[in-house]
Amino acid sequence: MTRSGGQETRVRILRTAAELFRRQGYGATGLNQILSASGAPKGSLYFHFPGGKEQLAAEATALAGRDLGERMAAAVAAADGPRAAVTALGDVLADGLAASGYRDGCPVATVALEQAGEAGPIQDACAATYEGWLAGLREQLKSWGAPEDTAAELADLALSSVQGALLLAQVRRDVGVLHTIAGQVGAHIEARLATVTTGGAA
Amino acid sequence: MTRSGGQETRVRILRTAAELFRRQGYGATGLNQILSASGAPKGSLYFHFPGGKEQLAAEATALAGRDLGERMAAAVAAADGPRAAVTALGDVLADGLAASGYRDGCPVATVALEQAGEAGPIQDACAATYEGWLAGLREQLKSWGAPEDTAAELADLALSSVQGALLLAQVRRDVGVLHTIAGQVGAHIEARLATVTTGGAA
DNA sequence: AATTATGTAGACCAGTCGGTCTAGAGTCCT
DNA sequence: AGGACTCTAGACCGACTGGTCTACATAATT
Repeated sequence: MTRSGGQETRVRILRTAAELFRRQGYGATGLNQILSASGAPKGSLYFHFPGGKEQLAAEATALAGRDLGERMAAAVAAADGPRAAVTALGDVLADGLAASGYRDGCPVATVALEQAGEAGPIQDACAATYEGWLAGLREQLKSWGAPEDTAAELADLALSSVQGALLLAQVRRDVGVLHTIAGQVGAHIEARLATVTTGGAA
Repeated sequence: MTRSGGQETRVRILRTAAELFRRQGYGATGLNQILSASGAPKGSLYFHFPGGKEQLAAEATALAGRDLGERMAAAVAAADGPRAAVTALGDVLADGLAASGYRDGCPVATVALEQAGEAGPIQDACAATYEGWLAGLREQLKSWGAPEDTAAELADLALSSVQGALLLAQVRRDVGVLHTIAGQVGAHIEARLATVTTGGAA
């Protein structure tokens, strides 16, 4: 490739930044660390991200969120029902966590918590990422017969519980929780879905 | 009081630090900010916490965790069953979150995620805090008839789901999730406990 | 060939970081 | 009274922070 050398650098910076932000958070990660880890000079960073650290974090978080979101969506889509779906969700997260030596948890949570107080592009990117994940889950649940508002409740439940279990697994350095929680929540969702699709409330 | 003026300063620093770490994380919170917010000079900080920022964060996180833990334990103990207990748990967190303008989420999670990669006193304090909360939950569940390992599973489920919902609520700036998740998980736990105490599996 | 856009490269800046150090105020013991 | 101990007070340090700026290489356009 002759042209587009620049975009490669841009993406390399983005991926490096995403990894570091995910592992250390926004405040604890310095621009110089990102630069030396990605091999890019400072000039390139500010050429590609004139908005500085904030823009970089917002884009990096969004990118990492999209990546993981796709992997989760694929795992869920391949499942034959809610129970298998939630279990698969837990597996994706557990595998990534264990494979990274318990360093790679949720690519959004660390930054999201730090930024929860402030308003700004980073917070927006975090909120949008979660919303995207939830939208995917809701669609799946609806395809399995869940009505609109039930799907929303159950998607929230699935994401919340798996997200919390991921946090606990990371702190404990043991992925066990992720599997047991996913199993329980999957069973609960399947049971509730069965009720709704056969007999059904309002 | 004539003496013990020193311990007051120590605690004031600790509480200020806990609040800032909780809202901004470890890396993003500077010693100078803690100092100016608490009104203490730097000399006092290093007299009371010779281990520096790390020791301060470990103690502050432990203290804040103990405080919230006590409030959660009281709410759970006042409940007449698992369902009411988990709902009360969600209420405690939702109230604190909303009352602080969505700034005060979990006093442990923000720091825990930043430090998940490293080993050290901070990580230890976070792990110990969660473990303490879980121990309390397990005892309650056992008092309602749950066998040892079921209690452990259900305590993990309750904490994980509520913790995840808290994160989601904070990002969304809406405590709704906390209530719906707590309701669903409480119902699930109550149902499973009823099964175990009457008929029972292995 | 000259010009313009795209990007790389890193020196440089003021400000802040966590941490150390010395000076001294206040209190207690002897 | 005098010394010891506890704790406050903040000046000071080197290292590092995010951010700006100029110089330059390369490649497409004219």
